Amino acid sequence: MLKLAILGFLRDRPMHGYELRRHLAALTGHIRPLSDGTLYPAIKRLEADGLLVRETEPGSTAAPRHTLHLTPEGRAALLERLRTPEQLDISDENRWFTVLAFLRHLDDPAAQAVVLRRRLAFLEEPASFFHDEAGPLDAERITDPFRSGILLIARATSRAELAWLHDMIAALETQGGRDLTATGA
Amino acid sequence: MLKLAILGFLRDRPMHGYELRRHLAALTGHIRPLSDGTLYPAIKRLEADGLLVRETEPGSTAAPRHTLHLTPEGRAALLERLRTPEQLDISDENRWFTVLAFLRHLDDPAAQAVVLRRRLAFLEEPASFFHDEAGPLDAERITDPFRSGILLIARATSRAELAWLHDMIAALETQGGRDLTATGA
DNA sequence: CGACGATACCTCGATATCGAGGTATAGCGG
DNA sequence: CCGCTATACCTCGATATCGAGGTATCGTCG
Repeated sequence: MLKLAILGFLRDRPMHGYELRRHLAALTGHIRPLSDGTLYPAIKRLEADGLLVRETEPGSTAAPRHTLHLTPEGRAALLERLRTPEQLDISDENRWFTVLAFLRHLDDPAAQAVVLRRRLAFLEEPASFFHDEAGPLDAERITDPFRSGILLIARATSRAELAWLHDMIAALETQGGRDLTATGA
Repeated sequence: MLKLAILGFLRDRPMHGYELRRHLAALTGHIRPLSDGTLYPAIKRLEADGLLVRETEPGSTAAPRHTLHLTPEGRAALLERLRTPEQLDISDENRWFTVLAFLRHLDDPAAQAVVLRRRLAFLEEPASFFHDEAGPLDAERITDPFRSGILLIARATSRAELAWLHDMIAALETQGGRDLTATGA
């Protein structure tokens, strides 16, 4: 997920690690803060895999300041990841939001619609949040107010997302990606 | 989070690993599947910390079948974790739901309200999902339809959860925890 | 009675992340 | 010019998780 976010941000424009760090913090930092010890090794992994290169600019500001650029392989890896996300990217909301945040880079409305349809399919399958010996518990049989709260919140999210997904998929498939800003508002 | 969930389920009643696995799968498995290689080492860690003991029942069914029981230390650890969750348990929705799923074990409405208030405070602080060079971007300035979708969904969740939290906290603080099942429905 | 699936448990290597520490420089206020 | 903060990068040990593999038993269907 970190890998996806790094590739996604660098697709917009080259930047150095510290700037990347600020962008990542703005994306998911309030939910899950990111430490240096996670970011810099991740950058090194991507560099070792040939997905990005660093260009040292000595005279700019303080420290050596390596500006990070995506390679063609890096751009290809981003597109591939966006086109065929793993199941965890679909089911886990944090990861899914990261996919969504960069899905515009997948410059093909049909391919974007395919990804949204996968999320749609996941949300539409009956999710069993709790169960006892008799099997899954639906909301009505749950007496614990905290657990019924979970279901209440999960359903509200689900409703909002399903509505948005339906609109968005329709726009992508019929209009070919034009006039999209109006659908979500 | 796994630790919390294991302690929470064993608080209800003793069970063996495989049963625990099914309960965990029902709780968060559709979002994030749990592998054996995660569960059994986690059980061993809890056993090593003295939070649970296993009692081998040889004659029951197939394999040795260790029934897991919480120790008094385990019950204390669960209560402590529920009473003072770490910040990640508050901010990350997956973790927060796990806290909620077992918060009833914290058998004190005032303490439960304190935990809910922490989540309330987190949701009420202005979350900046994206930003550019000029600073955080509010929803109106975002042109990417996928990103505005993220904000749309996040706001719907937030609204539903805020409403529920306000009701629930009020019920816990004024009624002392009685008549709670009516508030969330 | 033999194959098969479900139950039940376990190990181990690879990987990702965390958190705490460190090293610099630039710029600014006092 | 001293201290402070922000910028910018890095290492390293500890830990948690994943995934793929293994072992054994029980019940049942044919």
